[in-house]
Amino acid sequence: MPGRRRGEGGHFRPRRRRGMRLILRPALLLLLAEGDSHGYELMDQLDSIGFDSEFLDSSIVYRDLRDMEEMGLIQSTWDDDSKGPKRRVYKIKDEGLSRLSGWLESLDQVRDQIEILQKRHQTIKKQEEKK
Amino acid sequence: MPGRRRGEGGHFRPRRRRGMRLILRPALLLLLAEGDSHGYELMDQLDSIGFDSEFLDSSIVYRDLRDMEEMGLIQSTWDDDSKGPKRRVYKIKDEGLSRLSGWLESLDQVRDQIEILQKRHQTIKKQEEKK
DNA sequence: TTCATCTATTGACAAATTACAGATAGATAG
DNA sequence: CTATCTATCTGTAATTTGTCAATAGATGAA
Repeated sequence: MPGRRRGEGGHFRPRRRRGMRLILRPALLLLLAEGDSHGYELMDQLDSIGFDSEFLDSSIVYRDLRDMEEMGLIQSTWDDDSKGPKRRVYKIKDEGLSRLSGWLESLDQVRDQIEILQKRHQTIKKQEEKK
Repeated sequence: MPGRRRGEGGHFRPRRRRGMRLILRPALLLLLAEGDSHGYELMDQLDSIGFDSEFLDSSIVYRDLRDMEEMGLIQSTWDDDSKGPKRRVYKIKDEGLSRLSGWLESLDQVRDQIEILQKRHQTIKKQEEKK
């Protein structure tokens, strides 16, 4: 079974969606909290969190990983035993775990805000129907 | 009752939070769908959607409003009858209403993603407790 | 009167983020 | 020996965002 085609190799250009970055870092951290992994694999694992990798450039994932390493949230080692080119395997640190909790808390507020918007939107639409 | 102090006038600098912009435009559109308003008033109305105006610079709100007007989603007129300096009052257009629906649909996906993250985070924490 | 404060909007600029387009390179199947 | 897949990294342009400050009418107090 061949892997799905990614944007960078194909001959068509999928439009990237903006605004997904808000949850990308928390998502990567969560995946690493579930188990060690490397960039390329994380790209695939991301669609279990609702990311369409068709719309996600790999350079963004790699850059976020390196950024988070610089922040001291995760740590990488090279894995040369595996077949194919060697991988930079990331492991989450304690600082990463607590940061993840923090990020998820603020995402909780975001979720609340979205719910408020949706409820009030429903109210407006009902009022429109009455007319 | 004096109005709350905003960031720009005070002698302390509140840290702005990143990432709130994802919902700012939808929030403004919703408020305008509920009724005509102007920038300064919208700043206040925003905290009914969970925005802390302490952390929100007014220039961002004004800029988003002008952007959305340029997109053809809303329309402004000057109101000079009111006391104080004249206001630019915004009214939502039909294009704005349909765009609002679209934005809320994609925010629905964001909400789902956040929920996935939170559930899986709970699972991890429970597993940690067992050990 | 003059000063401070509140209302209200706008503009310029720096800083940060994001998208996009490669470059590099090992491995494998045909 | 080449096409494809795995895997990572870099440069840069475009866009977005944050910050700061200017402008200006109105109001109330000293």
